[in-house]
Amino acid sequence: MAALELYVRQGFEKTTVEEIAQSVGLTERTFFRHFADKREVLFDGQDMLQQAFLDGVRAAPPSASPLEMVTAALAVSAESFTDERRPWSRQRHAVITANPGLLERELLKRASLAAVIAGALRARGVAERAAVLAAETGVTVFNVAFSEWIAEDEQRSLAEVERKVLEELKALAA
Amino acid sequence: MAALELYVRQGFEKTTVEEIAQSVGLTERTFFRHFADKREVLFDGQDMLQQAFLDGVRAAPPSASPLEMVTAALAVSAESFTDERRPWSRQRHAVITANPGLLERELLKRASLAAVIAGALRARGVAERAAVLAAETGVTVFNVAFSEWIAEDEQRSLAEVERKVLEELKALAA
DNA sequence: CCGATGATGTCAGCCGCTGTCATCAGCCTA
DNA sequence: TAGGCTGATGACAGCGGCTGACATCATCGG
Repeated sequence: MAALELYVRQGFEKTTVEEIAQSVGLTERTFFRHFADKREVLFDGQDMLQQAFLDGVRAAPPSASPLEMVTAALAVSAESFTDERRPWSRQRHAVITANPGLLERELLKRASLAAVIAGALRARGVAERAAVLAAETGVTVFNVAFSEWIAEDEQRSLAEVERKVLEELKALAA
Repeated sequence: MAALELYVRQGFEKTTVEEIAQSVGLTERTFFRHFADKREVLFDGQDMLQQAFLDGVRAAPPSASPLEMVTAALAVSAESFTDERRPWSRQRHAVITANPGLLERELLKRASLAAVIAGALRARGVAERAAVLAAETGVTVFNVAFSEWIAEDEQRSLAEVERKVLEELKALAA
């Protein structure tokens, strides 16, 4: 999206919606017909990510424990984070962490992701509280792994990092 | 705060900052000198909560594991959530969950709480990733426990609920 | 009694966001 | 092919959150 370039170049707050719209030959009003607000431009792929998690949960074997279902979901979702995508993810992440408003939006997306996962777990027979805890834990693992994955010197795939993080979390809880 | 009453009565979005200000005999401009924005009014006690968590971490015995330190922090912070405060917490929570913008702010507060806790853990010698995971897990436990605690028919104290939730989370990770 | 300091009021203005109505392109159908 | 339907865009007005700049006023130590 062209908006990201502007956010990178001159910062999120100093970029006007009119600027973004004009940079793609449209009107401010039209921008707001495509995106709910100025922040939402950066969160377009959210549905795809959510769907990947859902697919992962549904594809887990019937015998899987809640955490194993979440682990499967993590693995599936990690596939879309290819190596070529890493620089873009890094840039986007930098913009988001530089602005509290964008950070808020990201946290909301993650929370709704967790809620959706919890729903999928419940649909597979997991009890309410266990579903919420497992989903929330899964998102935490994803967050931590993602932060490491976009580091400049990181070589491992997201899936690999996720496995390490999950392992450490289990050790912590033991 | 008088703002909460207005938010409850007529909803957050339909309440104007000027209304809030006038309801306490002040000007809109003065409101913005006391609070960064319209949402911030509902998050005044945040520093106190954060401090309680910090005290808890620091008071944990030197031999404690990261998760034990966090457990200690949960216990200390739970003290301030007395039974008389429960109805107010419930009302506030209802307003927040009814509005995405307020929910975003709450999530940001929780994230910054987790970051602060992670910092305290690091200060006590916990490794970076373990500190983040333990802190994040602690906040998750707090969230889940808090949600249960404000339920209408709930009798247990927040500390009791927290213990149950933590126990279940450990079982999940096993 | 005076001057410094801090809290509040006033005013102007930017920008995010919305409702409303007009316009226009593509496309289906008689 | 004419006519009408639909969906996307533009144009405009307006609200409300938020900020900067300056004025006013109370309080309080000297």
